[in-house]
Amino acid sequence: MSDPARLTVDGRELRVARPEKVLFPAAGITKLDLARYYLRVAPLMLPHLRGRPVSMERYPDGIEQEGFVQKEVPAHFPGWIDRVTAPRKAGGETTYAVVERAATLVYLADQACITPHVWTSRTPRLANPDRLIFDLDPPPAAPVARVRAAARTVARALVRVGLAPHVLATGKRGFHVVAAIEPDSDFDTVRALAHDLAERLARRHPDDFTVAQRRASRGERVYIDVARNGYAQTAVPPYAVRATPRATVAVPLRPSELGQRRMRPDRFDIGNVWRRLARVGDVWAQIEARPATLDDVRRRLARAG
DNA sequence: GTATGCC
DNA sequence: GGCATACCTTGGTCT
DNA sequence: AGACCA
Ligand SMILES: [Mn+2]
Ligand SMILES: [Mn+2]
Repeated sequence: MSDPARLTVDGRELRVARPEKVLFPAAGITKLDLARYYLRVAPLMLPHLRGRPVSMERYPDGIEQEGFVQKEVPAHFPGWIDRVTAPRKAGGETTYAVVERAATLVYLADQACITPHVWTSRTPRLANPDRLIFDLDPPPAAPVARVRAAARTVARALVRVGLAPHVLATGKRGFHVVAAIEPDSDFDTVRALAHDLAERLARRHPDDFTVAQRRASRGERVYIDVARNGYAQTAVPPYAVRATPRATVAVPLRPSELGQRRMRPDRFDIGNVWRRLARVGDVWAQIEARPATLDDVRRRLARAG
C-alpha cells in the first residue's frame, strides 16, 4: 500500500493513513478524497457541528463491508480533539467527540468516519435542544414526488405555528425539516411537542403521514420520526457524506426547491456539490436568526388548531 | 481503525 | 518493509 | 426480547 498522506489543517500537520484505500468502490472514492472533501467543506459545515456531541458512523473497510456506530472517544484520539461527557439514560456515562475545527473533521475521515451524526443540543446547554427535527422517512418504494410533497406539507405546517422551516436533503431517501428553537426546554418536552405536531399532520393527511414506529403499520405513508428529538438521539448535519455508492451529501435546500421535479434527497454528492455551494453558499446560514419559543408555538397551535 | 509480533 | 493476527466499535424508544 | 432508527 501507499505511504500516509499529509494535510496541513489549522496549522497542524495531519496524516491520513492508507490514503488510497477505496471506501466507495462503485465510485472509486478513496479515504484521501473523503478527508479532502471535509477539509474543503469545513467552513460551511462547522457552524452546524460546534458544541454538539458526535456519534461516528465508521466504515474502516469501505461501505460494502459492515460499518458501525461509535460514540465513546477511543483512547488513541489526540488530545486536541474536544470532548464532552454526558450521562447515559440507563446509567453510566459516555464521552463524545465534539467537532470544533476543520482538523477534527479531517481526523475523523482518517478514522473512516464517513458520517458524523450530531445531537440536537449543544454545550453548554446539553440538556436543552436548540433544534426541532421532523425526520421524514418514506416507505421503500415511494415515488420521489410524494416525498417532496410530504416535506413541503411539513414545512408549511411549521410556518403556520411560527417555526422557520429549514429543509435538508439527507443524501439518502428522505428529507429533514428542521427549526431552531430557544434552548429552554428539556428533551422530553421538545419531543412531546414534535409528536403533537406530527400527530396532527397524520390526522389531517391520513394517507400521507404516520407516526407509527413499526414498519408493518406504516403502509405507503411517510413516517415522521419524531424520536430524533429525544435524549442522546442524533441527526445527520448539513454537508455530511453518506455511506452510499455515490458518496452522496446532505445538503440544505430552500423550501421552494421542494417544488422542483429534479430535486431529490440524494441529488448531491461529493463531486457535484461544489457547483451548488459556489452558487448558493450555506442555505442554512441564518438558521439561528430567529429561534422560536415552544410557548409561542403552543399558543399558535391552540389558536389555529 | 490501531497495535503488536514475526520473518 | 511486508504480513498475519488480535482487538476495538451504541443507545433511546416503542411494542 | 426484538424492531427500528441515526
Ligand atoms: Mn431519516
Ligand atoms: Mn443507519
